[in-house]
Amino acid sequence: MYVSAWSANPVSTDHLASTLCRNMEREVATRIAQQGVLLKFQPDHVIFHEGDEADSVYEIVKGMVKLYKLLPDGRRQITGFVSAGDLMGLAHNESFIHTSEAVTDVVLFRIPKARFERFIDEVPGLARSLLIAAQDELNFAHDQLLLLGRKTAIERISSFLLSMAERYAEDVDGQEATIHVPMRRCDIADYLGLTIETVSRGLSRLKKDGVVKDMNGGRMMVVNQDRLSSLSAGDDSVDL
Amino acid sequence: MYVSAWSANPVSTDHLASTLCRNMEREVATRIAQQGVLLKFQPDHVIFHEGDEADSVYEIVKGMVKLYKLLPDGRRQITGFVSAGDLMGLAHNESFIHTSEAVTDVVLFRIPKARFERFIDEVPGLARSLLIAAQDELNFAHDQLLLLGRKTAIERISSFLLSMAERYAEDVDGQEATIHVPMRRCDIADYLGLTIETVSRGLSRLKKDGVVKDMNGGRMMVVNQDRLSSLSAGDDSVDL
DNA sequence: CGCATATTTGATCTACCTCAAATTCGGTGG
DNA sequence: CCACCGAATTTGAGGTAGATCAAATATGCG
Repeated sequence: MYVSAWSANPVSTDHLASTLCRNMEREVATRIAQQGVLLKFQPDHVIFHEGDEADSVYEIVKGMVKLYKLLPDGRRQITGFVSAGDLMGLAHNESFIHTSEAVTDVVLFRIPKARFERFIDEVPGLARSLLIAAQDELNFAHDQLLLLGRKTAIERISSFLLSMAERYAEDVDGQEATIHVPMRRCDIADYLGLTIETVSRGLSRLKKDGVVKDMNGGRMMVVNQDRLSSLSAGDDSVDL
Repeated sequence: MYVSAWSANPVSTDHLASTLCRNMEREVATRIAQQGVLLKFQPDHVIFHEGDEADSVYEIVKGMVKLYKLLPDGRRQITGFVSAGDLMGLAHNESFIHTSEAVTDVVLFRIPKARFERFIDEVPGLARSLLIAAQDELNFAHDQLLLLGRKTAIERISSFLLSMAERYAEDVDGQEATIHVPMRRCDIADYLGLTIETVSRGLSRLKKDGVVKDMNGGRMMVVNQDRLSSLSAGDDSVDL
């Protein structure tokens, strides 16, 4: 079905139903698709390293990818999780400013940056769409600044679950929503500026208080959204 | 010289020598300038509130502005300081997601968002320029996520001084640079996710260790950049 | 079923916060 | 030019949220 990693076969355009291409004619989408390749990665595999030459742009077709930055002593900050329809590597830097690693099994569409940039100039409205996408990302990053700078551990964990519910809810029924949380505690911790122990304690607390429930298959949960929402803004509180 | 706040007189285009307009023909810059007005604000005056209808785009002409978000109980996170050439309010949201407040005396250029968006569609390359600017902002925000999520107090303060030196150095001489730090401790603290006391202790420590010097006029400093750089990445350390 | 890895739970420690008081700074008027 | 005042900053002392260290489960895979 999918071309294996780093092969160069032409691919279908099915995956281009993303934010990026929403307003794009099928003909253009096809042209873009013909310039790139599909790649597959397994969990924990590095897609690119901070500092690598940034000569490609990637679109996530399937699965989830984490982006992170490291300090010299190994402290890590995950700056975001991206999934189907999101782009990586578009910034005009010479080299990547993040490391990118697969969280789940992942399929990516990769295109040389120079070619993609040509499309930006040629396709009417593409630059504008990318601008809107970048502004949305910026808004999200600013919310995360508030979270990291000023929220308590339980507020961060609640905010995280809430945003996962907004982005990845599989089944919503009023207050309840079944969500998929494919990343490890360690990733959640490095995303929220906490330790795995604090994340674990926070989640245990939320379970005990009936705000979330751990579903069978290890990676599914049920949520009481209103409570989560007030916890995430500090309007409500529980002790760890 | 400058038109006072909220008057609607046509203005000169002198201030449009910004990032935004770098690649723009003078004729276009003039057309844009004719669609907006100049405004003046004094320190601590609010330019717009989070939640206000976002019907204008602003360009900073002179001075410094802070952007912040609040939690319901008053905790504050400053997401950025902007200055000459920077834009505010461009995101396509219905309402502002930040509050904006003058740090110094400020002159702004204000233009109705609808008009500015028309220029984005009409002026070739403008969307692209704005995209690059947004991506730069995003990179900066991601660095700030690392700072807030994983850096210690002294690393945050060193990083802050270093970035001020990079952006606002008035006089650079090898390791030394005179910089202008117009914001209060309270603003620095809310930008770095610390308290004013911790910021003050950190700065005192850096002074005692000869990394920075407090210059006469309250708001100027001299810096040892290499030391600051290694402190900011955690390669080096001092106690508070 | 058993091992390797992830998660949870417990006990203690510490970087930074909070509360409080002393000092410095910037502006104002004599 | 200098004394005064309110606000900002600095400094000190003690408390605490979350980190760290350590051990006990749980989970998933061969």
